[in-house]
Amino acid sequence: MTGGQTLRSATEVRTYSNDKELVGQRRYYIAEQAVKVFQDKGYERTTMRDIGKACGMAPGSLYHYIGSKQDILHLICVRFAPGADAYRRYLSTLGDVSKTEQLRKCIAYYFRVIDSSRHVVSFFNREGYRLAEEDRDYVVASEVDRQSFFEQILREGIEAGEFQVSNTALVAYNIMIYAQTWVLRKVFLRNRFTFTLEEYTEEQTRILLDTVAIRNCHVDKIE
Amino acid sequence: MTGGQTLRSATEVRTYSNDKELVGQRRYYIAEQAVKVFQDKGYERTTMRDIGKACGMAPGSLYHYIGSKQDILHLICVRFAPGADAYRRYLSTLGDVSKTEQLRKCIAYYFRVIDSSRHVVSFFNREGYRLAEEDRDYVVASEVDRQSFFEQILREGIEAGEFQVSNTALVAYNIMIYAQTWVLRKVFLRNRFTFTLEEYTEEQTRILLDTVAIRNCHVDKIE
Amino acid sequence: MTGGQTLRSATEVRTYSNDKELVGQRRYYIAEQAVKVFQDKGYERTTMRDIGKACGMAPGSLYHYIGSKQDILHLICVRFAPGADAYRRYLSTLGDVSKTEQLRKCIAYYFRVIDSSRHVVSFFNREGYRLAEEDRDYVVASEVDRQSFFEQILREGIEAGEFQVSNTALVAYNIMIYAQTWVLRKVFLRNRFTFTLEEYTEEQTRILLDTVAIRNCHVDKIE
Amino acid sequence: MTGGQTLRSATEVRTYSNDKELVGQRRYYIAEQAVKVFQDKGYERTTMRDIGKACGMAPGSLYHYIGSKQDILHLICVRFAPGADAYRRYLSTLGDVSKTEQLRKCIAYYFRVIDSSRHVVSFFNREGYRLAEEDRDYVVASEVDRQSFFEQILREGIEAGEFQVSNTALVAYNIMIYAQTWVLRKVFLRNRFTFTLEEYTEEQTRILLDTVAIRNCHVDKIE
DNA sequence: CATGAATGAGGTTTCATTCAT
DNA sequence: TATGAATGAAACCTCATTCAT
Repeated sequence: MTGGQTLRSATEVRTYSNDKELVGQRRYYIAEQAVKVFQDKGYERTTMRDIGKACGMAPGSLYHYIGSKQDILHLICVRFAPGADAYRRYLSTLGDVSKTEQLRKCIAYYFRVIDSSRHVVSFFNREGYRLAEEDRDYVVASEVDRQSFFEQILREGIEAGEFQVSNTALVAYNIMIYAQTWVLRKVFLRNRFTFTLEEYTEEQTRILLDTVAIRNCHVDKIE
Repeated sequence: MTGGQTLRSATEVRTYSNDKELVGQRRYYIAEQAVKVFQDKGYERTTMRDIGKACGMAPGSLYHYIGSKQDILHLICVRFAPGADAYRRYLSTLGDVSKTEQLRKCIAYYFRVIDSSRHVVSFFNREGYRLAEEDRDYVVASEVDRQSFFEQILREGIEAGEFQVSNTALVAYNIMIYAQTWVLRKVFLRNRFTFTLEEYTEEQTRILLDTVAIRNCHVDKIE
Repeated sequence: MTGGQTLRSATEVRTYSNDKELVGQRRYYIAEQAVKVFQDKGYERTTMRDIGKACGMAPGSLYHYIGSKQDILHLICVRFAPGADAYRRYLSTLGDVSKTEQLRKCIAYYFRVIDSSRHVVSFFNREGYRLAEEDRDYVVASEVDRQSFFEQILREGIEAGEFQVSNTALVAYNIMIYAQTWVLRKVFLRNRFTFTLEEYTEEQTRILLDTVAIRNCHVDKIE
Repeated sequence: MTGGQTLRSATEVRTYSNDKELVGQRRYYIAEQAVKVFQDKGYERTTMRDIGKACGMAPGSLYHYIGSKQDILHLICVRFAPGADAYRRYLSTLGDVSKTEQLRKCIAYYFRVIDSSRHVVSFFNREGYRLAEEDRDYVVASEVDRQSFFEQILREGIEAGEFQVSNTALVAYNIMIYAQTWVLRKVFLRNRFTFTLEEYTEEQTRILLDTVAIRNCHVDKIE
């Protein structure tokens, strides 16, 4: 997937209800609540009764909007595996700043967004392996899209003479995993993980910018 | 936890058998097979029958060696969440080389070990949240131990004048997550993840060493 | 039950509506549609939603005309388990013909009617066992009435010296089951049941008339 | 299917158990008990708990021997839809008697067998429509086999100069439906169906033999 | 009167665990 | 010790019925 284009919409799930508007809203709501409940108990241990309770509905009522428990996985993928569109929009608001500044700001923004969607990150990390082939492809495509967003900034920085990067894909990958593992390790290590988001963002950004910065060192040393 | 000391042994599981030796072997074997089977279907979807089949035993026979299905999680933690002892032994074989070389070698070794225990990495990533408090603490301690192993090298490098690191914990953390995400993303992204282990190791090591290298740049520039 | 009298009307079902005329029409309509839908999926597997769809109504609307799903069984019995009145009317139109001709014509007419109400025959065959005692009695009475209709013709034929029948009940019974099994086996055997209705009617009528015909054989032989 | 050859065995159902011997016995037993329970409540209304109770087993235990509730239908077909082999064996024990006597005896035997398997007859009549295509084919084949058994006797009777039959298939069909409807109407009409099996057999046999008997009547009349 | 969203009882099925052999 | 048949609790899911709109 090349950056910027909209991700294909996934297939619809079977429902009993006919009111498209209502069904759409409820599906979104169910996916939203379910992904939170999955956080605590995982997909298998979470019962439809649990999900119903989280949604304020009787278990049977869920089936007006979804076809099966498995379909909830699908809904979550469609709703919560966004590509890089939001980041591209954010980038366009930054105005006329250096590529270094663009990268710094986008990283910070990305870290904040990921941090605020802990449930989703945990969910995909844990349950990703049980997704249907099609849903997995969708999620992978959304990740690849976000990765390519950061690569694009890196390449533009190289062209602008600001960056020096031997492997843009790997650096973009590192940005992604810094964000992802922030969530995962915060969840897993709990109080043994002592960074605040701001500290973590600042330190990792410093390391990243070091990595991509032009080095005059050797030239200087010669002098 | 400070590096070097042995991790506390976890509590024993209840068994029917009296032959301690045999029971110990079988437990290890069951944990070993189970963690492989969990890879495909996850903990919940894996039945005791599945595990029995993987072990060449009848499902009832498993209960001579384990107390419950949940106990298998415990066994896996005890068996497969090693601290840094193996790495310390490896380090001691390297002889008289620079700290930079030590770090480079230990990273490569660490990446190889992690790569060869994909099942275990996937398992802890996916099922970690369902561990008993005690087991989770054990696993966390083993990770902290390994992290402190790398921190130790970094600190020694700083003392030796080879490294310049503002946040040793974070750099050690990065080494750990580079290794961990190598496995996770290889599993999740499949053929869209195109690095070989050697390429990945080399590139990430270069970035890491850049990060910790002494910079004369700024000083020189001032001149 | 002796032939000719009207079958007792079954008890009314509870409804919400007050417009007796409309309610009566709708009830008939619902029974008519339902019996068709039951053909495919049987009573239990047919949902109120299915029946509603077949009637062009929302499932909730059905309950303005019926009291429960079970009531539909009752309605079908009342509407579609007719006695022999229609056959008596038909018989009265035949004019002045021999009893043999009356029997032949009535059998053909009966077979045609039964053939055109396959759904109903299949329904009673399959679901008869689950009818309420009262409804079952009603259906049985309607069958007995039809059987007695044919018996009446046979007895008249005997009195007229045209027939010689040792067991009128059994011959009448055979006429009934020839018609009924025509439908049932056509449905069950499908393309392995190769008779057309006309062939089947002709052949079975021949056998029946053989059975009831006066035999002069022995007398002739004496000559 | 031509007479005499063994009906193909239907596909096996999935089971948890490995003991072929035990599984075979239990399957037979379950089918046998289930078909009785279906008699009262029909397939859909019969719960697995009901079937388990009838078998003296817990509901879960049934699934060691069957794959699903639907599979019970399959088992019943395989176990209780016999071809004509038993009748052919019976015929071979009759010794040297006329074809008329053979037919009479076989009809009586057939009626007795059918009468003693009421449950099965009712079952196939009621639930036949929901059988899998393959199972339905199997049952139909068994019926066709039995029909062809009677046709064979009729044809041999014609060759022997004992019978005169215009449509052997239809006469054989009538024998079958006389037997089948004996059960069905006894169940449905209950106390309004007043024949005993012996009366019913005798009367229907008389009618059948009349139908197939050589008629000298017309020849005599010509004289 | 008509609708269809909501309910929740009850069905089939799975599977960890036990225990007689 | 090893087995695997048996258990029964609990899961997902369906659908007759109700009732606010």
